[in-house]
Amino acid sequence: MFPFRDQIYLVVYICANTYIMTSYLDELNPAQKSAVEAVNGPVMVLAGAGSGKTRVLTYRIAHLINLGLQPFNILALTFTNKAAKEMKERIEKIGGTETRNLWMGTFHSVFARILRNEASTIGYPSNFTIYDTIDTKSLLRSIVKELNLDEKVYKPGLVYNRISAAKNNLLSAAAYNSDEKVLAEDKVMAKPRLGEIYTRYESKCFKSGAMDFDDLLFKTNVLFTKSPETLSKYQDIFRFILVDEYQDTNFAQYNIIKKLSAAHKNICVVGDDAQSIYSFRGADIENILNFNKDFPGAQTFKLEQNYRSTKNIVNAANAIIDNNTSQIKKEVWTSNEDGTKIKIIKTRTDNDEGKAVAASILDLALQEQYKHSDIAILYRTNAQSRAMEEALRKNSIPYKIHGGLSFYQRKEIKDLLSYYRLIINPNDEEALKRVINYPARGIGKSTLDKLIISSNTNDCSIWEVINTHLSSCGLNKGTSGKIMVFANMILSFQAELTTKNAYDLGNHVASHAGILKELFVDKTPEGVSRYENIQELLNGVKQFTILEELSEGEASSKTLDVFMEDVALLTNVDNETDEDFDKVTLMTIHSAKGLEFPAVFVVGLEENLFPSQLSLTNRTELEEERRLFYVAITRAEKTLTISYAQTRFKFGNINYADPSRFISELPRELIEAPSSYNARSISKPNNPFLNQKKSNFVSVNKVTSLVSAPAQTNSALMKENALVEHLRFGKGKIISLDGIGPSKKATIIFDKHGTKQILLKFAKLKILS
DNA sequence: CTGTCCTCACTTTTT
DNA sequence: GTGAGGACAG
Repeated sequence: MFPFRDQIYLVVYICANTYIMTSYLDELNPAQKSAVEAVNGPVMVLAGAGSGKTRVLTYRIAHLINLGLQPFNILALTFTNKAAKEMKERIEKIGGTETRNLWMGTFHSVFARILRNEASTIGYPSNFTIYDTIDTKSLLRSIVKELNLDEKVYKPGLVYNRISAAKNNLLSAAAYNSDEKVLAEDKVMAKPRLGEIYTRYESKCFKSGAMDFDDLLFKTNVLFTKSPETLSKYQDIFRFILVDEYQDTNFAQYNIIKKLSAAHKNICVVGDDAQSIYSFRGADIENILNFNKDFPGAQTFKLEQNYRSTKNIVNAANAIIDNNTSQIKKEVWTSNEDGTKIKIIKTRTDNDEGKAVAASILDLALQEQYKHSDIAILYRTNAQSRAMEEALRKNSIPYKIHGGLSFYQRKEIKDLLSYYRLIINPNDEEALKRVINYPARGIGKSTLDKLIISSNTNDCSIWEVINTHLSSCGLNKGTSGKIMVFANMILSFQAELTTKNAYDLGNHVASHAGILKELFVDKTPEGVSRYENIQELLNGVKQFTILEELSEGEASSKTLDVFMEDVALLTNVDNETDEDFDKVTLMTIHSAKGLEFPAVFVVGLEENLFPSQLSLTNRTELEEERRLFYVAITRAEKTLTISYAQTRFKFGNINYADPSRFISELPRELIEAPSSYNARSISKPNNPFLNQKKSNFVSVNKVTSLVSAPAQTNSALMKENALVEHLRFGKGKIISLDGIGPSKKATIIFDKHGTKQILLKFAKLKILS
């Protein structure tokens, strides 16, 4: 029986929609259809790569709505914003279904929303700040300093991981410090004061009205544990719960899901244990392996037909994953054609690898008529993108990069956003520390230290110190005055939070705080780019303001605090524009999960890189790397190319590398005879088109090098006693040269600026004699 | 307090 | 090869 209250309405509704219902259900295969129609009770869908996992989720949601369920009674959780967005679009496509009121989003964004609604229950302000990784690490660093601990022992990243792991296992600071086992672990690691740091970190976050990423899950659990009424309220709202990528859930997420679904038990999880690649973030593959035990009476559906890839690719993927011992057996198969064999490219250096990939892309575009947007280059680490980018640029191949340093993590963006944060939540200590002296206004480090000491002794935020304890900080009159000017400026911004719309206030802050001027004056390329980034952010605020005005028509919803609500949860992917169509995609394999491309290049298949060096010590981590490789190759629809280099630059040094063990795990019969690529002499001379293209390719290279050469200093012409002119320091004489290659330095006596050491690689020196 | 130069750590992967 | 934090001089 359907658990809907209004049964009569439901029946009528079904009859009226018979046509629609049959039409969309007919688009599913038998396994998918049963997974969609099994509406009640716990359901697990084990979906092999490319087997229509998203299809099942979206059709299931559409189906629920067609059955008469209100969209706001459905909770659908994903891991990335991208997945959530795609799902929304696809549901709308199926039946023009109203999706606006669906509770659909990432774990973090949905729980942030709930936490804002219920913040007071756990003593937080509803406008709490969300600390990103940069804020968190910076706070941890200052705590380590305050405790007079060695920063080399208590590295922020390491401390962060430890605290993050604790929160993902629902261990509060208090619980951490009374857990003998955990404390013993810390002692063994020679870091016995981690618990103390955690305690301090927790209380500082609380005083600042801030939550980090992990808190969004952790505090949601606290909320539901502390207030059964709140839990029951949300249990009642979320009558149907769907979870994407269930194999990647951690303990905190698992607990929330379990609690929320306890009343109605309508929980549907979709996942593939073979694609579990987030254990470093606390994901526990046991969650999917134990679903049937955790949720009694669960039905399981297996989707094993792959619609995405050729037989060769599917078979290669199966062969790879077969090397793992812990997995749920599945028979992924496809009725697609065999397709071309997998290509393997071997090159001498990482730069050659980039060139080889670029050359192959030109081939693909020419022979197979692939569009650029059909092609993706996937790599293990973000650092690998550089060689690829360079080669693509030189060949005029348009590309877009996902990931790397997010737009919102750039210094200038964080600076401006910190002003916004401070306006909304002046207790936000990380924001305050960032901007109290930016642009420089004479409030330096020692002053800030005094404020921090006072905030510790008075057990309050720095903002409260400024407002109530400033006189007892031992500052001189001038400095106090400067602080008051700053505080009054923030107050004046605050006063306009409700009267101005987001764009007007945002713009006002940018110019009034002096940021725009500061960056405008800087005419270096970096400075110009920073200025442009600020303008872009302001454009974003403007768009938000206009959109909100159009859709809401009320003055309440377009203010800056609304804009700021989930900025911390946004990534680059979210501000992708239409200009990005028809470009080659570059991204890490992790961020490629859930995507598919006709042609895929997986690069950097070298031992110690992929599999990563850090994974080689134990079996489970190596298996995760292998699953990652599985994810990589199953992104490909038609052609798959794998490449590796014999040498690779790492930290400015050349490293030799062996081919990845994963290459030898690929069945021989699925691989094209291996070809090696030599950047100087290009093989395969038979195709006239290729020759033509390649001669272009070479000449393009030449042109670029001609263009770029004069901009750099010709270090061969640099000799002792030579007279030179520097862009900034003017004329001077070289008195000595040392170092080799990129680290070659010249000691120069300048007429007006004295003796300087100049790195030839960067200096723009003109030779006068 | 400010600006500049130097050192050093950074490389898994994301919200 | 880079960016951020620290040391140091003005």
